[in-house]
Amino acid sequence: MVHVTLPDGTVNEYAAGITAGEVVTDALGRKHGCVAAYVDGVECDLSTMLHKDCSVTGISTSSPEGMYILRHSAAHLLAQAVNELYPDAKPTIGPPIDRGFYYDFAMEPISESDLKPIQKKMHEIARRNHSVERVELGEADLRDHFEHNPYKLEIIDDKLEAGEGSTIYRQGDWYDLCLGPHVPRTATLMHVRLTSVSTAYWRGDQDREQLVRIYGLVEPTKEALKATLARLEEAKKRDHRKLGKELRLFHVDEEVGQGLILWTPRGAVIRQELQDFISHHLRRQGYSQVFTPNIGKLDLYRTSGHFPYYQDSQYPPLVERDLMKRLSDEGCTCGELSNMMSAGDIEGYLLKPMNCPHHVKIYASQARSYRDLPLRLAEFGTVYRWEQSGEISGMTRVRGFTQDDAHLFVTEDQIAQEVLGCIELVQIIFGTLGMEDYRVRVGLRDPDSTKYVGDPARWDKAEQACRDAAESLGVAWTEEPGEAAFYGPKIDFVVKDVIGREWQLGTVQVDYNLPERFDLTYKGSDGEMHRPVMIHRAPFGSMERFVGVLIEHFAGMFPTWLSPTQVHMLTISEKHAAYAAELAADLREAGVRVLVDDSDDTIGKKLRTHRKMRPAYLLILGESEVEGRNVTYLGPDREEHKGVPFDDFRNALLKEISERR
RNA sequence: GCCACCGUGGCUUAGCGGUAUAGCACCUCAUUGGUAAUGAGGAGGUCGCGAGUUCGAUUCUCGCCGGUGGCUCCA
Repeated sequence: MVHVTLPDGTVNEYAAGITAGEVVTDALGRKHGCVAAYVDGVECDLSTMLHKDCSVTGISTSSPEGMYILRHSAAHLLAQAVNELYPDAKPTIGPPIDRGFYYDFAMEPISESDLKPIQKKMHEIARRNHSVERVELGEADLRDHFEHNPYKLEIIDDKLEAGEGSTIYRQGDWYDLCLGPHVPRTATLMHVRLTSVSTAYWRGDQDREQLVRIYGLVEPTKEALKATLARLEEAKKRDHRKLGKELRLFHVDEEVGQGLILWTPRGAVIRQELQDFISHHLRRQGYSQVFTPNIGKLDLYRTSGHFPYYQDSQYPPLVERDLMKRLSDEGCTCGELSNMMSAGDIEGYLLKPMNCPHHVKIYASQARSYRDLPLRLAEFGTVYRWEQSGEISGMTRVRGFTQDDAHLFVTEDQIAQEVLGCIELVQIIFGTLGMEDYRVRVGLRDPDSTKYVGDPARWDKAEQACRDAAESLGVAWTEEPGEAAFYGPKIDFVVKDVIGREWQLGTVQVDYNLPERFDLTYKGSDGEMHRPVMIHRAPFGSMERFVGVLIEHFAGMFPTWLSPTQVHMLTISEKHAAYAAELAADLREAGVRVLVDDSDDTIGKKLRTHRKMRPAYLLILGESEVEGRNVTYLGPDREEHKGVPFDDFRNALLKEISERR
């Protein structure tokens, strides 16, 4: 007999050897929806037999853990299907992920159109309803099972070295190396959908084999799968690349260059509003505005360390025409030229990859005393980075972008307070825009690495300042050792886009390195020369990326103050055009962005057209409005308000805008 | 950068070895219309670029450019 403690605290007595599944069924009934169970807190198969007293809790697909198990099992189903259709394909790894599952195979490349038959095969295997059995094997036996699969053998080597269990899971005549747990039968996996095929490197190593990766979704029920697919469709509509085109917010032109954003008038409004908004807070916090050029001499970036260390991710340098010609006449090869540039034998200019060296030079342009500090230099500085071509995407990953950058030159003692001030800015931005779904990452140094510059004691202090600042936010944050820049710790703000990809937006970084490299000093109250510390910070991060994420956050429906055209006036007929023009002039005088449509389309047509542009307010002006000197409008919620006195509308609108709502 | 797929007027898109659909947008005319498409007419494309195969290429092949999904990278 065994005594089993259930989640509600009751203790039941069963015959020894009863399975966890049977206990769960006994406790919750036959339709318990559980895919596995915790036995004494450890995830186990439902088929696990219980031989001693323990606690048992079912794991259902309503929990993240349950979904992970379902997805993991679906990955196995996928691998079995692929193996039945492509006997030579070698399964490698196939884990569950937040959005479903994938499995990597060593096989001939396949295309999207090959997914259908694979999916069909998966359904077929699911319907066969194989039981999924856990089998423990000895080492030799284990190797025999995977003798034709070098990838699995490599995993086995690692596992045995790490002392991990050597189990396989078998369904029908197919089996896979796996720790489990898994769903008990393949019929549980009926509701799968393969979504895409892609590639990945074996073990994420660019120098190793390229594998075929197949992605899929799985849900416990048909309805859930339908809902998930619908949600994905919905998300696609928010994609900033799609909306950016529809709403005419930005344009990327093949002929201008990959990853170079052209801000069209409507998008430029949003960016300008955001910049004005943050500028207001910069003045309040005592920042000084500066302007610096888009290029700088190579030597500057040799001193800063950006060149040649980050040469691969920069646009190639600009070299003087005469010099190029002379070198060319001398038969200098590209390789030689590159080497000479790296060695410092050739002078040239670089499109700036960062704003800091320029700001450093402003600091160094005059003697500084402790009374000058903190010195806060701010600039919307455009920087250029040669991102890998396959990485470029919409506005979120680009080759030229404008940082709402600033560099704070501070004394050691001022770090904590200034970091706090930077954090406050980020908080104001996220608060104003209602962005709540972000995570905070505090990047600390890896204690085992030697790549970091600066005194460990100062690092400790700066890391503590970052932790304290993050703590002051009142939101969840994580420490990530090894994620610090080589020159100092940092705080990053990360948000997700509609397809679940994470993007770093705001950042605050403490830097001991650049002041050292440029030999920056200030005279202290003690009359001695001291080294300032720099803080790099960009609350938006990059204007391009931020606006890209913002488009998706608002699904194109911006709050009134950001709306590219805040008020669209639609006339019923041309008889009302003069009234519309009069109101438009009045609102424009007050700084409101107004668009008047007095074309001869019908009002139904105009509404249809203008709704699509998602302005904050749609005004309908006809006979009754002209007579009553009022307006009828659809507000941001698209509720209709009839016959509102114009002044009331105007005042409420201006208030809303000034309050940045 | 790597792999797969994709590239037809401003946008969405049909099609195919014989120089090409349709809708929206645009222009003109009529219509003066009250809440998600008024009607009629018109203009607009060297089918991403270059080469090859062919009597003939938008269609087939190769290269390049660009996009999408991933991987790798991200000071």
